Amino acid sequence: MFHSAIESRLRAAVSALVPTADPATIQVKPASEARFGDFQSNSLMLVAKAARMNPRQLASDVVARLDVSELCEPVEIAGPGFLNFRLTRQALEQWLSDAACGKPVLIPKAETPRTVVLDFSSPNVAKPMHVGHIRSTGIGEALQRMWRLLGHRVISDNHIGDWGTQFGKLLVGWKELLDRQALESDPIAEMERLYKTVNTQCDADPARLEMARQELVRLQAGDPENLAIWKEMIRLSQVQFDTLYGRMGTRFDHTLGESFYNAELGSVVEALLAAGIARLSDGAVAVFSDRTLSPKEDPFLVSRDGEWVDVPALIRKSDGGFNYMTTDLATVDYRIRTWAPDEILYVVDDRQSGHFRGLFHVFARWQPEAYRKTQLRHIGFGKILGEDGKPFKTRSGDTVRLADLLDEAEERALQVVTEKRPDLDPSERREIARIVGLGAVKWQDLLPNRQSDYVFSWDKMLALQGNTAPYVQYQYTRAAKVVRDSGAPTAAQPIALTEPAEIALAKHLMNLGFTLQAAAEECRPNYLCNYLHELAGLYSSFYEACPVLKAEEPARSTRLALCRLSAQVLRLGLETLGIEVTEKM
RNA sequence: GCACCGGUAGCUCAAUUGGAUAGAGCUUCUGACUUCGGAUCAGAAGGUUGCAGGUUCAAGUCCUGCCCGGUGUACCA
Repeated sequence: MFHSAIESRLRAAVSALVPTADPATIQVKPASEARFGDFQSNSLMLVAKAARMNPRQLASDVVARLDVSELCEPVEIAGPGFLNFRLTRQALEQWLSDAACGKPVLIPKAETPRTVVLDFSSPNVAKPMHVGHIRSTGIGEALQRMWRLLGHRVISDNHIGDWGTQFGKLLVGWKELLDRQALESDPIAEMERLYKTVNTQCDADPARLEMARQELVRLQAGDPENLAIWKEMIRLSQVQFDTLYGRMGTRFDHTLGESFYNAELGSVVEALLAAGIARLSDGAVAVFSDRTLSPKEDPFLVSRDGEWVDVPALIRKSDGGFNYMTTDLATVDYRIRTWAPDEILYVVDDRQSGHFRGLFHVFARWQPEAYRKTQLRHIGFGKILGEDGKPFKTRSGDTVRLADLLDEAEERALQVVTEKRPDLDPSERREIARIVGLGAVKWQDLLPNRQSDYVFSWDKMLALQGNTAPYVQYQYTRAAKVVRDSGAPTAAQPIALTEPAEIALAKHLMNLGFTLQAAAEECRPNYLCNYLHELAGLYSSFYEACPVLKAEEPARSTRLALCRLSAQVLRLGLETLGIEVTEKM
């Protein structure tokens, strides 16, 4: 990796001259524009500022000590103190040659691998998975794959909603209103119907609500009948989860739902009470502000009528039940004790950012030592909107089920494939449609900055040109086809880059590692999407401008190496995003 | 009321978190082609980054104040 090689030498040169400089601030990254070379660093301006030096002077002193001559042309100092690095042709050709014959120069393995617990997807038992789960599941899966690719240890845990007040209502419904036949044919729909029916009754009738509460209490007390029904509901739900995760290509190392922590909840509350962190309030147990933060930053204070009033986190309700703050605290505690992770990441809707701020804050007070060792991060994301700018719904106003959405994506893709490739047989077309349809959905979801809302559009995501999965997948098939047709083995071949399109493609291929690191570090799969779309475009331009199989040597070998590597990186990149490729489309 | 997240080309979105002349795609217009699979490529047009100040070598990004939109605001998760 050139950028890290240059970076470490730059660090050495700077610290020799300015011992006080923080090495972490000295960074090299791909140049923002080709005319500035291939890599740039703006760090000297920061160092100079901190040390009250003249940045241009510092730059020329550093450059005098910096030997990168076997990699780069002479280093250029630009503007107020930018360093511009331009790779030599030989260095680039050597890299391409190494990469093309399979040397590990594409992806930098982490020097100090970290253990990361990844909490994502988290659907509820007895409810259908819906569009909302695409984001958490897709982003979570992409993160899982990116971190693993970089050599980190990832523990993915699906924290399903299998415990809680909804089961009181579900139990009432199950015992009184269950339609066995309906349960047989579509268990999720039937359980949803039960819940909705009883929920409506409870709104109108307090006696009904009390009945639901009684059933919940019995369940929590271990009543055999209620436990058996509860387990059956989980089993039926797990079938749904497995089917959908199978289609989405998602895997979890663990599925430790809320119920897993049930036995710990009481002691969590006791511990917080004993430590003086929680106290009784209106019959509930609550954690109040400790006034160590300014009111504006304090998650447990809110301003009403000009006064800061307490909004505590509840960890035990006045009826003795626990809520999700309690469960989440027990979960953090368990994960840290069990896996000793460096980080725990929660891939959850941005609307819960307040909850996580509170959670992390309470945990910090409860276990300050563990909190210092483990970074807790909420990886939030925005909503999916319909073309009217409102939350994405079906025409009748219901939430869109994930299964229906995936079906429709495949169906729409099939129409396109049938139109484009009538020559293929139906089963082949269906398989291509599956790969393209699911890829399109995932790409659309991963492409925007995860924090912003995005508008769901069938037409745009399945469009054949533009920043879409089909476009990138198609460029893969073209590259892979050339490699197949060449019949050439993966042996070392002479490399001689001459054409601008070849050079631009080679340089972009080189930046995969940097992009992956940035995407993983900031939990932004969209960096990888944009990188791949750019790569697909550069490949296509190259393919247009430079004949491969018809070319004379050494251009033929060079271009073949570029095709091979482009195919490899496109495939690897897409698969890292959880998107499959196909050889024909 | 308060807090959080947004406001960038006609449209949908980026901008590697303070870097150099704000980039893509769509749309529109112009061009290439009996192709190593055209689901292609080349080019053009499109901007006072919501408004007004401030910080510094440098601001879409940070600070202050406004204006819009969304979300959240103790016994649901």
